[in-house]
Amino acid sequence: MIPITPIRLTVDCVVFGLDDTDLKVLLIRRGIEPFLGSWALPGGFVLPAESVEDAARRELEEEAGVREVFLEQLFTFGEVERDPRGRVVTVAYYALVNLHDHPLTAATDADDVGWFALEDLPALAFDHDEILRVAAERLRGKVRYQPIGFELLPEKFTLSQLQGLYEKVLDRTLDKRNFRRKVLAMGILIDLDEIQQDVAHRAARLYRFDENLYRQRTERGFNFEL
Amino acid sequence: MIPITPIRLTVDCVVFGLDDTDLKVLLIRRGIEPFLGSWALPGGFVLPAESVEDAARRELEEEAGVREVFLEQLFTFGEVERDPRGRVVTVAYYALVNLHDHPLTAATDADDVGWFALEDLPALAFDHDEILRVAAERLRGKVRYQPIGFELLPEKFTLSQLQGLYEKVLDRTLDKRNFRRKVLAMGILIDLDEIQQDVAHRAARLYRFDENLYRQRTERGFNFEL
DNA sequence: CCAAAAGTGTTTCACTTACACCCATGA
DNA sequence: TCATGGGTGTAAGTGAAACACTTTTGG
Repeated sequence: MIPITPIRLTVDCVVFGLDDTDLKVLLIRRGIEPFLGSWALPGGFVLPAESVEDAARRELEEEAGVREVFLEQLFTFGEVERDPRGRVVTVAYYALVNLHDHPLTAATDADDVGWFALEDLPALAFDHDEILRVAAERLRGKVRYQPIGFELLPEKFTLSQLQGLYEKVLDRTLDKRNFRRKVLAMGILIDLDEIQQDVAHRAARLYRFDENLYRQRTERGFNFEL
Repeated sequence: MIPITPIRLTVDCVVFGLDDTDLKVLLIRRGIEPFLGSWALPGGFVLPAESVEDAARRELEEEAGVREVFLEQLFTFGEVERDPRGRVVTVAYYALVNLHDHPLTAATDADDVGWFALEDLPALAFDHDEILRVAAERLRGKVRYQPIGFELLPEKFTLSQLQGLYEKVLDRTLDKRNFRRKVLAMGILIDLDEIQQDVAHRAARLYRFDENLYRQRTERGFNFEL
């Protein structure tokens, strides 16, 4: 006795990227009704034969050309009147990419995909503004106690870039010396003995986040926190 | 062009309760196939006209007699092969109740509902052991930085009860003097100037968590943490 | 030589931790 | 009077925060 539930299931993805000045989010311009022409989060219906997370990865690649990125479930939006087409429940995900690997800064096709600063967003389709708000909140909360911020940086980064990331996400300034001391004391970064190239000032050392070091430290009771 | 997705949507609830000795979880014995006779989390299909959270509350009341409790979305389980009946996606919730208000410690009907210590669980239907594992992890993580633990206690409680709650959830002992100093310093408890009744030793003072105080402190930059 | 960002130590203060005894009550 | 949990203070150590100048490099 299984009730026939005409509830349809979709996924939406909030893709965060970081450039030199801002935390940004990837939006696509809708090519179909409803909300044709509006900016929206990439997403779509879950197919019967794929897991919900696979659906999110598929849509991310199809609609935004983004693949193999950090992706985590955000929240499921299950209110009744979310979609003019009928009852739709949406499992939202958020992704973190670095804008240098995904430099679609202007767009891919015509005007179809774009990065927007969080403080300067266009009107969005459906309840995507709400989804985005929840995602930004999650990112701000989680970045402090899980080492996910590195996903927003290139593999090799300077401590200033890392600090800038935290300042942008948390929206406050941090003390340079305290920040560097604390991060290095964690023992989860590897000093690559390389320096930045092509900068018009003293070149900074490059570091890389080491997943194995992080796991080792964590098993011994270490807790990431910034 | 909406694809017909024969994906069915359910909710499951992990209800945590605390008694004098253990952190417990509420299970029901299934009365229908599949897994007839197995213990399982309360839950069921989402109806077209209700929100997903409303469905969780409805199932909680119908199947477990639990109402008006703390309820929060946990995670959506969207793998393909979760249910022998076909493609089912489940939005899981977790609830916190205090066992004195909900003293179905043995059962309600016959043998239908029961509280089980987390360390002594029966085999569960579907992937409910996985859902429960995720829920316990979430509770352990969240109880430290959000004042949700109070939901597991009666409205009036002693500091020892509060400490016991944290010791059970976090599974470690805490120093009595340090715990009391820290909790009281937060300024979110109200000393009721009452004492415990009917105890065979010195009666302890009773306190109550004050939501308004908590909000005020939080707005001024206070962060709950234990 | 100037601009721009990199890099570096010390002091102060608050918070955490460890620790042991007397008190009040009911049985 | 005894058993049981309630209630209390201090000292030492650790970590956070505040703070300014010199170095390196390219233009």
